[in-house]
Amino acid sequence: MSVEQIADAVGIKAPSLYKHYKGKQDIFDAIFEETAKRYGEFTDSISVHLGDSGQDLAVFRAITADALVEKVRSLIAYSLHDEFVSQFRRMVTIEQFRSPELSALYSQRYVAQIQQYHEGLFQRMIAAGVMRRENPELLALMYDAPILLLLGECDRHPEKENEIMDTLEKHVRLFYRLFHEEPAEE
Amino acid sequence: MSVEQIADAVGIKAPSLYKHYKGKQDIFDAIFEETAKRYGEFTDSISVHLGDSGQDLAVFRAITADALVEKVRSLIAYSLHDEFVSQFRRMVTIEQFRSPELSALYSQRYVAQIQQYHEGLFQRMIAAGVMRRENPELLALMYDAPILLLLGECDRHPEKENEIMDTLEKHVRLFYRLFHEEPAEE
DNA sequence: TATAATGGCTAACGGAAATTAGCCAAGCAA
DNA sequence: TTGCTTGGCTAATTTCCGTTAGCCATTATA
Repeated sequence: MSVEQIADAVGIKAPSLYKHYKGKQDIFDAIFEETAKRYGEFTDSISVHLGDSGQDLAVFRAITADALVEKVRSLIAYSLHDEFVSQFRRMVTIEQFRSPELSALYSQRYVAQIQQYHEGLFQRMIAAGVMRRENPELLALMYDAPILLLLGECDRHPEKENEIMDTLEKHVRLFYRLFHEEPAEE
Repeated sequence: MSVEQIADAVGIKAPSLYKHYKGKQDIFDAIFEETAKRYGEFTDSISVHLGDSGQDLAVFRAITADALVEKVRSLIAYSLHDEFVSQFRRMVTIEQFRSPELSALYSQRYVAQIQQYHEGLFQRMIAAGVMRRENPELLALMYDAPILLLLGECDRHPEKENEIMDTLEKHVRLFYRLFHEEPAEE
């Protein structure tokens, strides 16, 4: 994307942009920061807060397949349809091999973060007696990797979104059926 | 990458390249074809041929966790260490949003192909009575997505390869343990 | 041996894109 | 009112890069 295209999109001429930004890199940096902020706010908003220790296990006992499906659907819908977030993800995907910083950003934001969250979640569900005792890290990997892969498919083929979302839902339900256990009676 | 950089890498000057190729696009196409060929040869070489119908189920009864681990290890090792294949994958990753053709190429080669293979494999293992009767498409997704995700991690962080390979092995073994069943006696 | 093809080189061209120079109108402050 | 800052504009500059032109040595071929 050229500086002129950016300028057109804002409705001014390219050289005028230089009254607001030092150069193309500076524009990039500004978008980068803004988007990082927005994304962080969103992920915070949909995360169940995982308490420090195991006091509140009732919350985890109440998790249903429908709840998981709902959460995944909203995450994907937001990731796909928010203009900023969606384009930013593509950009990072494209630029991920450019520098160690961008590699780290990609891994951190699109892999590690979501995975750590689910690792914690499953760990607590295991502690609460509603999930099979398997390595939570591997469970999170098995749960998240398909989600991320299907998200990528939606990025490449938006017209298949419905079909992909169906597969996604089936995946979540299969996962739930495989690993969820009814809580033992107290 | 500029034409001059390509020329440098070969040890000649940029204009000399035009004695061998019509232009930059032509160089791209040549790399493309060559790599497609190599990759195809390799994947053929490690694939168990899945016969048309179910005559040969003994092969599928004999599949062990070790065999799966071995197959995955060799696939990943090849994908990472073959100069051509590795760089080509990065290129397609970067260019995947440029055109419908490249989107389709990425999805086809790095998602659908490997997944169809495992879908067929698991289907036959189910038919052979050595795998739980679950939707083979979802099984393939659960099996492959983590592999592909971890491959991406290796691309971004080659220094973590060993650690990632360990996780990968654990994943394969967990999958095997979860879904593999001993064959019923005849 | 004559000559044609091959594949290297330098120099130069042409276009695209980022950036700078410098002008000017509008709004605000002294 | 006067003058300064802001933010737009056009025109020009610079840089990079793909590509072409045209020269020359080597090698294979008739």
